[in-house]
Amino acid sequence: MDASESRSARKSRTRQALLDETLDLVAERSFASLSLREVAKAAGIVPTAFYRHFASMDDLGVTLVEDAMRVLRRMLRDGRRDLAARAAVPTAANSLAIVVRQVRTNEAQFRFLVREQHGGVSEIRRAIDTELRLFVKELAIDLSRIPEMVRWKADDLELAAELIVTVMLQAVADLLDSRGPEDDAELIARTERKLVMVILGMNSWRTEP
Amino acid sequence: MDASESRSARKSRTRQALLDETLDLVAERSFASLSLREVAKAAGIVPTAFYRHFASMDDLGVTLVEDAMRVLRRMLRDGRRDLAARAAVPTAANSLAIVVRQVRTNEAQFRFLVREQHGGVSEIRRAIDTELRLFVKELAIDLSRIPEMVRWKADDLELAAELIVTVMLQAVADLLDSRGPEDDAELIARTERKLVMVILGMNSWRTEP
DNA sequence: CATTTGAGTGAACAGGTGTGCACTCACAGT
DNA sequence: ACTGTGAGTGCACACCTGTTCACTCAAATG
Repeated sequence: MDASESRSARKSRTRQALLDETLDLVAERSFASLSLREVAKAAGIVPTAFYRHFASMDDLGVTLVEDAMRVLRRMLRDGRRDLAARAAVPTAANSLAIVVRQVRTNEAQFRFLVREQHGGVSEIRRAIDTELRLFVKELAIDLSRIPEMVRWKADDLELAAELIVTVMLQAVADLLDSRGPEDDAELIARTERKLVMVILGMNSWRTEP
Repeated sequence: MDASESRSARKSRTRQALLDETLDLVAERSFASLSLREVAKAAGIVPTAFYRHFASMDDLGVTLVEDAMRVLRRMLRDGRRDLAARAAVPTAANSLAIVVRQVRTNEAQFRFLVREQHGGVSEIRRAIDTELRLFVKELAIDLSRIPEMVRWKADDLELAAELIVTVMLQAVADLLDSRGPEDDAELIARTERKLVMVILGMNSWRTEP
């Protein structure tokens, strides 16, 4: 074996291998259908060595959620750079573009999130749900900075944010099983139009009981 | 054994038992994690007898999708009785009420649909996707009958239908892991407001390239 | 009444599963 | 240089998996 690596470096390397290989496997089947032996073999270690890194498959799953959510949050931070934007529509289109790019460079992670959002293990589901709610709240704050909706009530802002996140999430899911780039292009165009529709609705929204 | 049943009646009864027990099991875990032996035992038959009814678990899964979708379509047909409705908003609220009622009386089926829409087996995913697309098309036709949007282009109608279905689906998913009726009430209220937002957007939608 | 049909049985198979245990042996700390 | 640590090994266990095969035996068909 290669002795040019420190012990702890080697450890975190196989740990990462376990996570990566699991993501790869989850691309085609659900997390719940994976076996410990399977991911261990994929990572190039013997089944029992798995326990040196995770207490169980569920434990590994939760770690996977946390990692994926870190990506999601970084994405949101990137999107917030366009905070100075004036009009809502171009901002939305821009945000969608960012989402698309992030999905494409982190396919496995997003696929995992979409897969496990409603499926399988309840602990994982709860973790995703919590993070998503946080995501909505942050988007609501961003929306409040857009001149057109600066006087909206907080509750209405959150509602709009939920709506937008729902549309975006649907787009992510669709993106993940699109075949070919012309499929992508149409999907993006449709999503943009949907967002415009939503924004139009937001514009003519008059706060009434 | 009870001889008061015809042979084919008994057969379809155990077939239904297989489907029902599978739905019960799927309430807590994903379909992919179920084993043939497990559902066979739950249905009270020996594993090999399973094959008298389904060629495989995937086959059973697809049947489950079809059944659940029949429920969904019946729901749509019920909703279509209000086709004579004039304004879009009350119609939407009414439709939502119907959806809520259907979800409550067919929890297991809807839970299955939500779970497997993005999860697990690709054949099942495809089946759900196909049926959902059909659902959107029918809703688009319904929308075209609303006076306010009678002159819309088909493509725009479908877009609006997609948007509405997405919002409704999200509501179904939320409804399925809500705890308590006051949770439900708030959720329904929020969804209604979201639908109003979407409809407002549809109203001020001017068909431009 | 005699015969065919077919839902359900039970044993057997080859293989996969999680986990316990005793082990190696290269590295890290003294 | 001596020793302890700990990532990774290999074997073993008891159990669960899908599928095969030859079978029963009551209902349906003639």
